[in-house]
Amino acid sequence: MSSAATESSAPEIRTLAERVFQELQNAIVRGELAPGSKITEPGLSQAYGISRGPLREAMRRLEAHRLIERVPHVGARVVKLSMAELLELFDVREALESTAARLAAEHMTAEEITGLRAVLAVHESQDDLRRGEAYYQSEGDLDFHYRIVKGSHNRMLITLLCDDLYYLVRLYRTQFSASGTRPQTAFAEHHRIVDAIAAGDGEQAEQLMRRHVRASRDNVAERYAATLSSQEGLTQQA
Amino acid sequence: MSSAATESSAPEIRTLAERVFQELQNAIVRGELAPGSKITEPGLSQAYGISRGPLREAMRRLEAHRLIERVPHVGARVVKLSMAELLELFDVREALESTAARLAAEHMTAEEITGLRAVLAVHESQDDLRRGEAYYQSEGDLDFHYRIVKGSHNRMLITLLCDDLYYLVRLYRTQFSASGTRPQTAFAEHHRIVDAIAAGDGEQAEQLMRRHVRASRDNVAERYAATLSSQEGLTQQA
DNA sequence: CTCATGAAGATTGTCGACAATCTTGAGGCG
DNA sequence: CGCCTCAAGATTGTCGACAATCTTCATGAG
Repeated sequence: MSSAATESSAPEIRTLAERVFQELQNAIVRGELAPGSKITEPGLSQAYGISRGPLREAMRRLEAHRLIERVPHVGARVVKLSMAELLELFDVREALESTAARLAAEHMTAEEITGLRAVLAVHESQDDLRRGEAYYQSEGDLDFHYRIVKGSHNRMLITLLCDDLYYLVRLYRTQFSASGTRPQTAFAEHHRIVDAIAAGDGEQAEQLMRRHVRASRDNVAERYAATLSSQEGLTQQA
Repeated sequence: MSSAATESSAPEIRTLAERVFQELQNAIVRGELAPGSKITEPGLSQAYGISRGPLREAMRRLEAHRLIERVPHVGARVVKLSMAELLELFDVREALESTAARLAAEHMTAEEITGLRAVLAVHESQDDLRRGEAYYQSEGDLDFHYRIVKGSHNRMLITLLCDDLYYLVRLYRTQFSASGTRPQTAFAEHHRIVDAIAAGDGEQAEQLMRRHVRASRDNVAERYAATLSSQEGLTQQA
């Protein structure tokens, strides 16, 4: 009877393991579970009020998504991204997202391009309001990249980026408390990428996205180097 | 006491789930488990003489590696790659492996380059012997790509390609019975890629690898189109 | 004859308990 | 005093059984 407004791609929660997996995933990404902290099966099964069976299944999936690290007969820990691993993540993103942008330019529908432009418009208005401290753009930035990846119409690419890597990106943003960086610059880059996609110019879209991700990578690396040099004397503290 | 000759990067099988996972993985990749065939937990747990607990864990890992597809409350099936998905896989490989080649040119050690050249020499001698029917190059070809990916020294990239995608590549080779294609051409391309890496020319290595993978993709697509057109009349057979 | 209905069977999801392994801390030896 | 040994505790790995869900197939109405 009730025309249940089911969202387009809702995986639906039909099992306890699925529900706990999503809750744990959110908890980790939000930083509610400290990076590097140990995860114990009895503890979590009691905390969530379920048996160890479904919990182990959820943990297996978290491991597959690289959000926790497990050692047989020892235990599991929330992943703790090092700066080296973060830069690795950027290299992978650069490779995959630039390809996604090229494919998006070739396969995106008119409706999808309209939606993409709408996301950009929302960002613009928000950024007008709170320019400078546009850390809220974090989620919006991911939304922008999400839509382009979806627009590639390459299921394997979509799964890799949206289901795996982007959760790591969000985790990094909480771990390194990476507040919004260079919002205006990123904006201009986003605009040009959309224009290339709308024009159907795959080559240009690919190159622009590659530069965009690489610039973000360089920015992170630079900020990190600055943080390191400002903490120079602290290593002596025993 | 006994100096057990443990191999360098052997994950060691410390648990039943790990062992069954590897056996199932091999069985699927070799085609011993027919693509699309249903996998039932009681059946497999009895076949391997283990309980359903470890088996479910192994199946979860197979699902994460995209070797089986599961539906809650319904069951699991061995993945059956469609041609569209295979082409998607090639797009992802092109993106990741071209990046891996660039990073390999920047980070590979002298020893690694020597080993890479050795692999190429082995191929050459084998291909001299059995030129034309060099389907055995399949494994060797993957070995070549393996070493370049490892040479990137990017752990995330290595995991993605070696632990996930390459098993799918092998699965495709059994499913489509893709015998060796264009061995001589691929050879020349491999040589040039190694030369670029040895020269430390990341840009060129990236571009050569991109063309190499794309040529392989086009070759597969072409052969498939030929297969399709030769089977044209068969669809009428009801 | 086709399609809806429902019961029987099988399969997946979940649970609690036991066994194997690892970690931690105390105690003794060099 | 430092290091090794080993026992206690805790945690992970494995198992078998029960409950929930899906599939299948027979049955009957239209």
